[in-house]
Amino acid sequence: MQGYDKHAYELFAVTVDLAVLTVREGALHVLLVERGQQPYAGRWALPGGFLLPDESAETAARRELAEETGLGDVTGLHLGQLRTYSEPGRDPRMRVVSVAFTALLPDAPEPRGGGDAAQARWLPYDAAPPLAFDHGLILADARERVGAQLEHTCAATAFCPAAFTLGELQQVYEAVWGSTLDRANFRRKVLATPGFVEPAAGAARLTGGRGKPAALYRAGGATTLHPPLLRPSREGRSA
Amino acid sequence: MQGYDKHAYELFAVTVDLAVLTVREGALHVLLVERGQQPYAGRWALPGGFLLPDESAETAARRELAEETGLGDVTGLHLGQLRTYSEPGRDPRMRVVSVAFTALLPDAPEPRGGGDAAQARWLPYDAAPPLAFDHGLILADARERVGAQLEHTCAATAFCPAAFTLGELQQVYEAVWGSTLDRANFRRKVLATPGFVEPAAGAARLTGGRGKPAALYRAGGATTLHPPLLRPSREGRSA
DNA sequence: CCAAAAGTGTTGCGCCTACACCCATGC
DNA sequence: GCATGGGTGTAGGCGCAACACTTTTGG
Repeated sequence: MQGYDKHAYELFAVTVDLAVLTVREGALHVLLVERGQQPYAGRWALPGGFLLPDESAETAARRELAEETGLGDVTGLHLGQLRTYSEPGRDPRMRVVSVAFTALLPDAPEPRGGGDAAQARWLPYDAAPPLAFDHGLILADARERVGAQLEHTCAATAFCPAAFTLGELQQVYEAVWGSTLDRANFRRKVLATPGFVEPAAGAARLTGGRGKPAALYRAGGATTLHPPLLRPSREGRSA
Repeated sequence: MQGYDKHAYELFAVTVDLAVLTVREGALHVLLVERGQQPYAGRWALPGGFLLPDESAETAARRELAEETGLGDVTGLHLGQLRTYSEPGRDPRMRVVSVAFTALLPDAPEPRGGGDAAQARWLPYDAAPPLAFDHGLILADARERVGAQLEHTCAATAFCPAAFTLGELQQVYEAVWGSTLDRANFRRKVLATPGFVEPAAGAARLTGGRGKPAALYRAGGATTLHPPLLRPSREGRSA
């Protein structure tokens, strides 16, 4: 970034793309929009849009999220930059550099399919159709990134409402990681990590209609987990 | 990214910035260039440059690295995207969106200060002067990211020559993390991780002039570390 | 012989896995 | 009572930190 010769560089369209995730009834869901125009008309895609002249990518991501879902200032919205996708040809019409974000939401209000999208909807991650552009790649990168975040940060609480049970928190981990966890060990890990969750006032709540009502917790002040909460081995043990 | 109205979006200059790191005599070093022109003339900055019309950010990063250091195709070059910096006003002249990368190199050939930079030089990370633009922030982010990568990936070998000793590999960890490690435990961890390092043919090598010659190793095929090699606690234990 | 660096052994603590077992509630 | 989900206890194992110790080289 040393040269400023006006003829030494090209200009690019810059967009943000959002992988908006939530957990609904124990399953990971992603917010998708159906495209109303070419290219990829009728195909599903990640929400997103063009960067405006005076906003950062983070600001644009929040604006687009509000525009496309009506969720302006959700408390506990967890927005994180994923990575930037810049391959030439990723958009057949023109050169577009896209900054992708992950966004984690508590249980999902139905989106109002605003803007130029035909409709917007929550779809189960595992039942997502092929996506337009390279959005399938972005979505897969997002799931992997969020899965890793759950190991080392308190991001899981971003999927939960203000007051939640430990069973609901465990469902978040299981939905994102796609594996089951031992309930007893999970609750010990969570409660042993200072600042992860704090007891919330209020009566216990029934979760499945049956069973013992569960105590309620709210997100604590910590952001990182020490020690980490590692997901079950992707493959065999080290030995 | 639904709308294609020609008037609905603005165009931006896009650059890549590189945090090029190496370990030299046990200390983390960063490649910096001295700016030859305004703004920030005379200040040090990260190498980088504008994205060309037909290349991805990754391609541009490799090209800039070759142009500014003469290191075209270093074997074992480890290039990774860091994040994108897009705040308005980060460049006083114009709106610039910059995709930042980390680059890890084995022991460092002196750079040829090419291009429009006054000079290019390796400087110790801890003795780096204040940098131009937001490059100080980018560099700090890069060090944190690389430190985290060492815990979970085999990236440390990217700092080492083709054949290296376990002592040299340990110096990489200590330089990046800024802490000392137990030699016995370190070698056990490394050797117990399949695919991290493999014995290399060839005689042992003396490292400090004295002492027992050390066996040589080369990088293995693995990319991720299971289990991770965690750095010493930033703070107290969980209990 | 001494210093320095590589390499090996060993012990103890802590975390974590894997269950087994009680508690409370709706049907 | 029984099914369902919340909450607690416990025994074994694996990993790891913190040493002590041996080996091999140069001076």
